Amino acid sequence: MSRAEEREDSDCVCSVGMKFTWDINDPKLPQDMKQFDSFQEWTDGYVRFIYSAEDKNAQRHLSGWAMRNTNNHNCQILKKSCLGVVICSRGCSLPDGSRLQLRPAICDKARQKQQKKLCPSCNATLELLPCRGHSGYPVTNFWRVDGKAIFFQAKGVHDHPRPESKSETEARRSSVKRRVNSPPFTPKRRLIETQALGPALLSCVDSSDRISFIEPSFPQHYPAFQSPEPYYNPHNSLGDVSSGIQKPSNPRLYMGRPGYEFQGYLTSPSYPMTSDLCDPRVAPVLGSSSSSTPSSGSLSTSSSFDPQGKPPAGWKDLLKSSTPYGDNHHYYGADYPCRYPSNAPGSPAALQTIITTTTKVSPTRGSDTLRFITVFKVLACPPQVSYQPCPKPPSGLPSYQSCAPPKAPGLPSCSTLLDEASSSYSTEVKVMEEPGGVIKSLSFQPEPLQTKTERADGCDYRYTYPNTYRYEDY
DNA sequence: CCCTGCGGGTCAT
DNA sequence: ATGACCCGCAGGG
Repeated sequence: MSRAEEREDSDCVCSVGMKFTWDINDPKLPQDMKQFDSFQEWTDGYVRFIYSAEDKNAQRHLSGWAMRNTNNHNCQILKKSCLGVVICSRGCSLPDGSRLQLRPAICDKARQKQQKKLCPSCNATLELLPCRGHSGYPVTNFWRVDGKAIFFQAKGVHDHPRPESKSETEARRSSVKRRVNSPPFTPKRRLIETQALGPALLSCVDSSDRISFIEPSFPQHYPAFQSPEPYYNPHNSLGDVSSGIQKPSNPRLYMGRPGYEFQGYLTSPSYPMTSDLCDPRVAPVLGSSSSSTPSSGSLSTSSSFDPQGKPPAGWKDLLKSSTPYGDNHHYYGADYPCRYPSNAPGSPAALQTIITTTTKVSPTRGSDTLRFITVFKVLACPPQVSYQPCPKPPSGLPSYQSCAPPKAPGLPSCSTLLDEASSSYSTEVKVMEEPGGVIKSLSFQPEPLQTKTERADGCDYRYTYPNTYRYEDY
């Protein structure tokens, strides 16, 4: 135990919040914090963080997920529950192969209004995919201010794709406003944009234009991402990602299945990373947030699920039972799209599994080009030393205390890397349109690009194929 | 118009 | 008692 803690300390792999044993309901929370977690936008799983009271994002109780306020009749603790994600009821693919994943409006009225709108791609109705990641109930987040710290605790594992982040939604909204207020460049564009009030809107805009209006709105939300976090290192699953890329024999191949669930899987790469620590999306921050060469050393870490190398008892069994990969994950369940019924915190789904999926997408019209989409998914985070994936709490302690996997702070936002993702993706698209170039380019991408793939996945493909609609127009 | 937080209230377990 | 959820209100952007 002490050794593990030491290691954690030295490596900073564990979030500050997870280093302490506390519960949001505790009368007394850890005091005299010397270190705070950096803000996490996409928390998932049973995690705890301690933010500085100065942290603007924490002050705003921000989350990438669409969280609405829930009255818990406790003015000390702010409770919020997840609204899920708004998708196309038909599950249609956008021209880029992605799917609509709108951020549900927080306001009830606005949300009802939102659901009356039509899919910008196929004109089908929109559908709210509710979150049921916490024993069938929405994932809940708790916020509590105490002293100089803001304590955050989350319960549940999101069982649905990520919606747009708040900043993305805001950016889109403001861009719509802006465009409505100013004359568009072409009538065609205006037509598309006024129809597409969804995120697909951005797909209609050429990349340079898009970037120009999106970029400014992001930095304010992600101050933490600038900081080089030792947390990112080396216990995350980046190694898995890279190894998955470099060893094409490893990836599991899912051939094109145009069904809903398949599409959902494909485009919900934003899938609940149970732990940001294990989130391959950290890679872009490490390796490609600048044009400099990524530190491959930190990226090519072991693919072991357990950073400490010593899984707790039962861990192996859980791992075993969690294979094959698809069996225990909602997105792979053929029965129901994006859901897996037994996603209890203690279920094998709570274990981290990296899945690399290369998918063949239908050939582009007018050519025999094959399109492949490679998806890396972290299904869940491995427990660490003290973490037991058991729902049963130790005596006297709330269950989430014992079931919370460690998280690392400093989660990068996909939004912050939007430009990057876009550029890498637009390149990719190009390749995909060229016969013969696809497989090679996608299968042997260097690590940073691959991790970008994951990242962009998390972001939504729609943002990364700026010219999709135009392509269609042709 | 929408987000957010608050708080009264109901209902089910 | 607890938790989920509904509703209206108010402040703010």
